[in-house]
Amino acid sequence: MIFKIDFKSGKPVYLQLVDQVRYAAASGVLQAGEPLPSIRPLAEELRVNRNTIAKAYTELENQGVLETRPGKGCFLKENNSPFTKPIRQKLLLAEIDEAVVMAHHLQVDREKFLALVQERLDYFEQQSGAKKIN
Amino acid sequence: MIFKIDFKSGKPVYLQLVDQVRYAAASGVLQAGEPLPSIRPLAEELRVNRNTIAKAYTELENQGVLETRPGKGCFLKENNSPFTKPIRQKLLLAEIDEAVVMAHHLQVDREKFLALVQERLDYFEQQSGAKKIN
DNA sequence: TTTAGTGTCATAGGACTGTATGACAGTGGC
DNA sequence: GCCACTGTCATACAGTCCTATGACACTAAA
Repeated sequence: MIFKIDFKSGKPVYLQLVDQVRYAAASGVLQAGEPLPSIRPLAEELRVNRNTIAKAYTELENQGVLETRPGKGCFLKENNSPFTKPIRQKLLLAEIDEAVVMAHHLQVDREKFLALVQERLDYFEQQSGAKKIN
Repeated sequence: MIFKIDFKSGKPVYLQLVDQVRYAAASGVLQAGEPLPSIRPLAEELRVNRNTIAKAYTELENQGVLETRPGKGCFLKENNSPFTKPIRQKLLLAEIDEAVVMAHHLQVDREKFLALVQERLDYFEQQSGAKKIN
């Protein structure tokens, strides 16, 4: 299974799962339309309550990452955000600012920082089969 | 006062303060060695319990952003992180990945994303008096 | 219709978080 | 020493969060 829970991390289980699904979707490990593991078997495999998985999936649905078809299961959606363009832009800028502020505190200079960003972009593109992020 | 609390945001007051101090330090609004507002007056001004401010300052001290001299006050430290270099690198990469994953979900392409990053770097450098992030 | 699979909802309990209060300890000027 | 200022700690309490349980509803195949 592609998902791994770290019970010692202190981070809530359902959030770990949310991040991993988003990450897998962004890197192309999971493709649009693909079904996600169904709740009960995944819960059993990860040794976690089924409602914990359900909560993660609900959160992902709210974020527009997946859609659930009643009685059938959960499926990765085509990329589109439920938010309006200005809100999306604001969210992304906040995320970027966090990274920039952290770079400052960690004493990483501009060139090194940009290099790291490009490296990660490359990594994700490579993972998703030489496809550009779009 | 440079700090503003949004009580409707849902974000804990002490975390709002932590972010604002980090942001102010990164952008040069606050300079190393400068004293931060002392706890009680700031608490009064922001209409917040004094221990809420104290908690924010404690957190900032743990992050290596400020240091407190008993009986005197809290002062912005020279930039240095309490973490080792590999840990710092890992933290920063996680932060960058979050932004990259979000860009993917928000359907922002590579060039646009890099442009946004540069824009924010420029912004912070400009704020801190044309000084490079280091 | 029955059965086995899917996700959903209401509810509950234990742990944790955020904030508040009061008492305490260090510093420096009077 | 006293006083006014600094930050700190122990404690308390309400609210929230995370996880867990049981009952429910939808879908598809036998």
